[in-house]
Amino acid sequence: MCGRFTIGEIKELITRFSIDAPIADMPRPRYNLAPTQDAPIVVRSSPNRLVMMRWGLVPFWAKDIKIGSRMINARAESVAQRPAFRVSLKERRCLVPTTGFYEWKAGDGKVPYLAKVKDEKLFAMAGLYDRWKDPSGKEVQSFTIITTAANQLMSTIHDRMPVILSREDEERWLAPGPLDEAERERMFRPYPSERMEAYPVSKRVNDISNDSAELVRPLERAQGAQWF
DNA sequence: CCAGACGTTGTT
DNA sequence: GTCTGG
DNA sequence: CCAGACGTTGTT
DNA sequence: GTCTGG
Repeated sequence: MCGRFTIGEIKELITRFSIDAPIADMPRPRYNLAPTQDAPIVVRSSPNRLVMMRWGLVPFWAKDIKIGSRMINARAESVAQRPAFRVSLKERRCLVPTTGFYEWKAGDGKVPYLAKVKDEKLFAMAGLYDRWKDPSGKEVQSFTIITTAANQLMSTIHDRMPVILSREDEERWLAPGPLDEAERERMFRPYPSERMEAYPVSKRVNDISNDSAELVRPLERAQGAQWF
């Protein structure tokens, strides 16, 4: 699955994802971004726009924003059927730009591993978003990350991982209008194992500051952590 | 018909 | 809003 | 996802 | 054990 991630390389975000509209407030890097926090999200808006959204999709019909904390991921296998995601899958797809995501390896405690795409500082996870109005009428935009089966590398850590889109699929994913099932199945396949890397970064994820890149590097081999 | 859920993961 | 369960 | 709380009343 | 907040 995907329960936390990092977003650095903020300057490169704009060119990497062809952001067109001027950015009033450039996002700051986050190295330990958790559910309910705001993340920079790429949506299609002739061509692309960067919007800060809350992690955890709050469906437009929700009565309480709290429902979002249970909607941080959507299974690729069932997303088309789920009432909370169906409409967004057809009409409100987005990219979740990231420099790496965490997965926890069960065993001797739970060790957070940081997974990345080799040779790509920034990559995109497949996301859905929605707009919701709180009781005072204030609009909240929120998103979820689609998950799929783990590839060979990631399955040594956990059995699920986020859907990572190839560069070619990024524009297709953002294009308006529904995608047919064959197209979705192709895009939802686990990203190739050989193009990824993963390493443990800390004993406890909350020891990693959201604001500092300092701790987002591998633990030493001597600590007995597994390397790839 | 109304009422209540609407989600994923891991663990047992 | 829409589906499911009762 | 993890970390941390998990409760009510009355008084200041 | 389970919920809430981040």
